[in-house]
Amino acid sequence: MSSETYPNTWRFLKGRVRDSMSRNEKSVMEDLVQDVCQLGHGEKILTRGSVTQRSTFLIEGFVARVNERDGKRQIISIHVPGDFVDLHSYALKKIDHDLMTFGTARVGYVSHVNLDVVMTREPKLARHLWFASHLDAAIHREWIAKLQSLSADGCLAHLITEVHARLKAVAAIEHNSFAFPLTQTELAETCGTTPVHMNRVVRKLREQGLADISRKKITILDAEGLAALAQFDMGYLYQNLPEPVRA
Amino acid sequence: MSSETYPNTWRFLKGRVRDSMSRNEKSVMEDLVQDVCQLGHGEKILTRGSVTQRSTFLIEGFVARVNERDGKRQIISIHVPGDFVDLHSYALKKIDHDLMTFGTARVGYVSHVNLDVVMTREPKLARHLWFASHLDAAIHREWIAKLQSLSADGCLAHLITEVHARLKAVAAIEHNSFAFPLTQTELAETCGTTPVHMNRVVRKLREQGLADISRKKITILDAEGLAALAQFDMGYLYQNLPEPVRA
DNA sequence: CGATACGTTGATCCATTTCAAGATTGGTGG
DNA sequence: CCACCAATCTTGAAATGGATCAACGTATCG
Repeated sequence: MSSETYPNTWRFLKGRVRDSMSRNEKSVMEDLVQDVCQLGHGEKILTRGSVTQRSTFLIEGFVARVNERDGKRQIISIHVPGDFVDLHSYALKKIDHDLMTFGTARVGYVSHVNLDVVMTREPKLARHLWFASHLDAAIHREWIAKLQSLSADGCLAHLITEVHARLKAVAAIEHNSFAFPLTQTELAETCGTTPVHMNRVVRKLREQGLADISRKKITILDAEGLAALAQFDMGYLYQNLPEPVRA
Repeated sequence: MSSETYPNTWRFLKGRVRDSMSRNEKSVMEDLVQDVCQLGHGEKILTRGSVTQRSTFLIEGFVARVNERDGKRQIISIHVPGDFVDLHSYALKKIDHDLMTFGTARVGYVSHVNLDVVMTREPKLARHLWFASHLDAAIHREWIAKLQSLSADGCLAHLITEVHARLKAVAAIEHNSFAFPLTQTELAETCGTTPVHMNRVVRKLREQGLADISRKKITILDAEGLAALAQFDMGYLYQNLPEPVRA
């Protein structure tokens, strides 16, 4: 699980799969990730409707799923290092949204042909990948619940708290401060509000001593207060499970 | 694919998997669904946090994923016949929300042990199941986009249009009218608004000649108008793909 | 040093919430 | 079959969060 042995996938292994994978499965996983490359800020990895023969694995940085229709842009979900960003393109082929980097990012690609091999020869690893896509859906569901029930400040608090928790789980963060290269306008596009209102919400969180967002960096000032505002209950991230092991 | 040969799973086969499954795979699928039973309205199938050794397959009726925390209830997603309602519990084990029936429903159960067997011996079928859970996530994403960008009437229009499209895809509907056993309060819980406001939105749709919701039955009066209000683009349902076939 | 993206602020308007009350419906027992 | 109850639906009025429009301040970078 060290970053030397598994330079590309160690965060995935750490964040999700823990210790239940064999050494062999871990190295199969590491070998799946190919064509590693460095991307700049705001680069589009895929666009809506495009057909692809490989899935994108995020090694470092942030990638978001973005909807762009008739001029308006929405950010549907945000990915942290160690995430498969579009694993669903394996089964779905077409992709239903754009994929773009926020800040510089390092990604690798997993060819669908190789995933076929995993499906037939490595059922346990396949199940771990399935776990990852189910976790993705669970994160979507939680976000639906928050968009339904919370106002903009609660949504922003949730976003901050969730990203922080996910970064921590993959050891991509140490303290209560982390780089997060979204502008206020993009935060608004994530929370389903307007840039103007998001500006006020950001200020409110700062004034209340909960969190400070400035220069594309988030500093958590009061984690408990934030979690309370977001009604955050991290069960849906499935991080403390002993791990989905089957006999 | 007939309802005689595959009495439990034919809607699943029709709606999602089409013709790319072998006769053998189809009957393996049919045999997976066991302990079929009829449930009454408002029955809870599972509750948040419970650990389960089997997943629920919806044969007839509606089941929703429901969040109930400190008195407030939210409806996260709605399932139609032919859906796996909690396939994610296979990989995740614990479930992050409640599952309850709306109206009477017939469900069957798929044991996780048997899914293990599918994973090892039927990789193609496993891939089809994975497809189903990815589709689920795509539906979540679309709902996120709608909650972010549309007001309550647009959300309701989307809900109606999506459910209609999904029911049509599994041949559970013929005309522009279908039973949908949610009260206005429950529609509000789905769209993230209040019962009072939902009442006004329902009336508005009726007055505009778009749709009529009464006595737990939805009649679509102007499908195009509804779709326009919802900015509906059914690509995310992946219904017209030739099918995810791999060489 | 000017261009351009980003952040900030004020004023007004509208969708939605909230509180409160009344009408309708469906189901149940007498 | 009617009376009654509980759930559901409906309506009004007042309060509010957020959208919108418009302007101005402030980084940042070639």
